[in-house]
Amino acid sequence: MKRGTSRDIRTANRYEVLRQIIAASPTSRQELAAATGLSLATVATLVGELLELRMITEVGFEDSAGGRPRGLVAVNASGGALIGVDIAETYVHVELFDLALNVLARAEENVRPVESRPEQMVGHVTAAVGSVVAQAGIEGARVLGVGVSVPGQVDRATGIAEYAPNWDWHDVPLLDLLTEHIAYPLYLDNPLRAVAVAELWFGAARGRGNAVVVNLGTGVGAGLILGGGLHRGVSNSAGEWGHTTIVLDGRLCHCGNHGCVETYVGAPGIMLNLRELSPGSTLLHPEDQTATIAALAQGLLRHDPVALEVVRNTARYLGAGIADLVNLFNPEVVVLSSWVAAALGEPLVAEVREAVARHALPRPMAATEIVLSPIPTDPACLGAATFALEGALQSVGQRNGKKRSTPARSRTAPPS
Amino acid sequence: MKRGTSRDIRTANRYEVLRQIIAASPTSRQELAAATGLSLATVATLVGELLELRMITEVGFEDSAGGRPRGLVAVNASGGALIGVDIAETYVHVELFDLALNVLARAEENVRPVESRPEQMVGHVTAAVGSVVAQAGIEGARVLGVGVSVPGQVDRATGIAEYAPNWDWHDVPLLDLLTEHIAYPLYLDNPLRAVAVAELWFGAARGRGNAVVVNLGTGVGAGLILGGGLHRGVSNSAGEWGHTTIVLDGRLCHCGNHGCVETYVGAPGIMLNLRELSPGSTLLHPEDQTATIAALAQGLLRHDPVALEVVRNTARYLGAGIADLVNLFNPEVVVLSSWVAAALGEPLVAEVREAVARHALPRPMAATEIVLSPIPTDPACLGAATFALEGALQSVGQRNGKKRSTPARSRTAPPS
DNA sequence: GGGGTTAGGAAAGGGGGTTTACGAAGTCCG
DNA sequence: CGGACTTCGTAAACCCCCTTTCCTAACCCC
Repeated sequence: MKRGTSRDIRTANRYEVLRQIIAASPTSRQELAAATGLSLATVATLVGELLELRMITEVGFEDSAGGRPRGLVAVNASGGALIGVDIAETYVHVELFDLALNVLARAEENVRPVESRPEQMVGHVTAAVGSVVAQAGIEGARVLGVGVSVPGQVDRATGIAEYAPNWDWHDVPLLDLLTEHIAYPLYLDNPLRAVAVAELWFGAARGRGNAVVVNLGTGVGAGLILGGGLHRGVSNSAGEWGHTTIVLDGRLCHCGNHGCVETYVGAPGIMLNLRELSPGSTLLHPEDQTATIAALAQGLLRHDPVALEVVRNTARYLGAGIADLVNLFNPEVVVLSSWVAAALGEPLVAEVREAVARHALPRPMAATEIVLSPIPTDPACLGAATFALEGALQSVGQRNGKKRSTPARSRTAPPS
Repeated sequence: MKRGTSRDIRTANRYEVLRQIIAASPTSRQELAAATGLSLATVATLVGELLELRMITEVGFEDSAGGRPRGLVAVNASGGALIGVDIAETYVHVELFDLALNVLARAEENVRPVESRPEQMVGHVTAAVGSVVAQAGIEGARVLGVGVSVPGQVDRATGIAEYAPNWDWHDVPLLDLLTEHIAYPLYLDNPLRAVAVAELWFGAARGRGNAVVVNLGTGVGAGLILGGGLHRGVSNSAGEWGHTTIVLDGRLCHCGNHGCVETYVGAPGIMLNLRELSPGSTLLHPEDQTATIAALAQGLLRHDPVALEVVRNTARYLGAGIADLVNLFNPEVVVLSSWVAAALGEPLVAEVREAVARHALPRPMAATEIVLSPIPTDPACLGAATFALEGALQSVGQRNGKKRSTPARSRTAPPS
C-alpha cells in the first residue's frame, strides 16, 4: 500500500499554485493564497521556488487599497517548452507549448494502416518532435520534457506499452525505443488519462477534487479525478469505461463483448446510430468518421431532424452511461471532452444533461454539473504535455542535499 | 477543494497500526513496522498512544533470535465498547462489540411496515441500544461510540438522512433525534459505506489501497476504497451502483428506471430470475426473500440444477456489472459482501469470476482478485461500529495542549 | 515627512516521519 | 558465572511541511 508522505503535500501544493498562476496569469501572492487556501507564507515559498526555476517571472505591481502594492507574477512563457505527442490509430499529432501552454508549433504525421510496427511509429514521433522543435526555434536545453500519449495499457514505471489494440502491440518497450532518438525527458501514458489531466489543470475540472472526464472520440473512456488527483488504479488502467456493458447482448464490440458503451457513443457507434435511423442519409460518409461527425454537427446547426434525432439517440445511451458514473462517483463535474464532444457541442451536452437527469439519482445529480470541455485544442496533446510539466515540477522535489561540501564523510569508524 | 494536512498522515497511520493489531492480535512492534512499512520509531510512538488510550495492552514477550525479547501488544478487549446499529427496512439490528470487534451482545427489533415514522425508528434504536448495553453489563462511560447505518443518502456533517427510499423520508434530522435519547457519540452513514469500511478494516480489503466492495443484499451497491480510504464523493453518495443500467429498457426498478443491476442481482431480482427460469420451483418462497435465498443455497449444496442455473444466470448479470467496475477502477480486489453473497457463497463467486473474466479487459482483470467477504457477522453492524472506532481514534488527534502535568501515569509495570 | 495601511519576508512553532545512538534485556559460550 | 554478542525499544537529532507572528518595505494620504 502506497504511503503518503509530507512531500506529496508539497508537490500537490506546488501543482495547485502553478495551475492557478497559469489560469489567471498576472496574479498576486495574495490572490493565490486566497484561491488555494494556503497561507501566505507557503504561497510565497512556492512562488519563490517557481521563480528560481524560471517557470514564472515577476511582471510588475498592482495597486493595493492604500498600502504597499502587490507584486504580480506571471508564467514565464519563454522559460521552457513542453511537447505533447498524441499517437492515434491514423496519425501522430505533436504540439510544442510554451509554459503558458500556448501552442508554438504543430506537426502531424499521417500513419498508414500498414505502418503499424513500433519502429515505424517511433520514426513518425521522432520526425514530428524534431519538426516542432525546429519550427519553434527552441534550443534543445529549453525543452523540459515530452509527454507521449499512446492508446491502450501503459506501464509508466517501465515505459512499456503493454497492449495497444489498434496495432496488436504486446509489451512494446516504447519508452526505450523513443529514448534512443529523443534526448528530452519522456513521459508515457494513455490518452484517457492525458485528457483527464489536461482537464484537471486547464479545463473544467480545475480546482475540483472529484471529476469525471468523459472522453468521446473514436474510442471512449472516462478519466477519473478523485481526491484532487488522477486515479490510476493498481496497474494504471483505471478509466476503461468504453467497454462497460450498457446493452446486454447488444452490438458486438471489437473487444469481443456485446453492448459496450463505445459501440453506441464512440464515433463509429454514432455512425451506426445514424445508419440505423436513416440508412440513406446524406450525412453519412461510410468510411469517414470525421466527415460524418462533422456533417452531423453541420446538421445540428440547421436543425436537421435526422441529425437531431441521431444526437438525441446517442445522448440517450451516453446519458444512461454517465448517470451510472454520477451515481457511482458522485463527482462535482462531468466533463465531455475530445473531438466528438467538441464537434457536437452544446446540443449534445444539453441532450445528455436531460438523459442523465432521467437516469441518475436525485442527490448525486444535484451535486453534479455536466459541461463541455473548454479546451480548444487537441486535449490529448495538451494532457501529454501536462505530464511533462508535472514531471518537471516533480523533480524539483528531489532535494539533492544542498549541503555542497559533503563534509567529514570520514567519520566512519568501521566496526566489526 | 479539501486540503490534505500532515495530520491526516498521522491519522491514517494510526488506523493502519490499529487495524494490524486487531488483525494479528498478539503482535510485536517489529511485526507492525514490517507490516505497515513505517519506521520502528513511528510505530513505537503510535503504539504508545494506543496504550495510553488503553485501547491496547502489553501482554507479554516473545523470544527473539538471541536478543532482547519482543514486547507483545494486543487489543485491550475490555478497553471500551463499540455499538453498531444496522437500520433496515424490516428490522433494526444492534450489536455491541469489544475493541477486538467480538460481538458481546446483540439485539434485534422487528419493524412492521406501518412503523415507518422516524420517531418510531428512533424508539427501536434506543431500545435496542439500551438492551445491548444492559446485556453486556458495560458501564456507559466505556461505550466509545455508536455507529448507525441507515439506508439512503446521509449527510454526515449535519446528521440528516436526506433521503431514505424505503420509508419516503426526506431530510430527517436523524442524528438530532437520536442524540436526544442516546448519550454516546454518534456516527451516521449508510450501509454501503459501512460494509466497505468493515471490509477495509477487518475483511478482504485490509491493506489494499484500491478495492471495490460489492454489497449484495436486498439492495445492491459498491463501496469504493480508493487510495487507502473510503471514497465518499462530493456529497457523500458515492457507491450507488445498484441503479447502474445493465439492460437498457430492462426490468422496471423502484427507482423509476429500467434495467438496473439491482433488479437482476438483488435478492428480489434473484427471486425473479428463479421465477422466470422455473415458475413453479419449490425453491421459491414468493413473499420471503430470505427463505428463497436460503433455499437456493441449500439447492446449491445438493447440486440442484435449477439452483445452479439461477446462480449461473445471476452471476452472468453480476459478472457483467463487476467487470465494468474492474475496468473502471482497476482495483486490487473485489469483495462480495452482505447476506446474499454470504448465503450463496463460493458457488456464486466461482461463477462470477468466470463471468467477469469473460467481460473485463485482460490487464485490469489480471490485477484483480474476486473474493467472498471473510466477515462472518452482519457487516453493516460491524462497519457502523467501525465508524465509531474511527471516530474515537480521530479525536485523539485533537491535541489540545498536552501541557498537562500528568506525568508518571501510575508507573504500572506490565504484568509479566 | 510622519502616520496609516498593506505586502512580503524571516523566524519561531507545531506536526509528522526517519535515522542514529544508546540503554535494556535477553542468549551464548568460555 | 560473567563477558560477548544480539536484538529490542526509546530518546534525541534531523529533515520536511505548513502556519503564525513579528518586522520591515513600500506606498498613500494628510
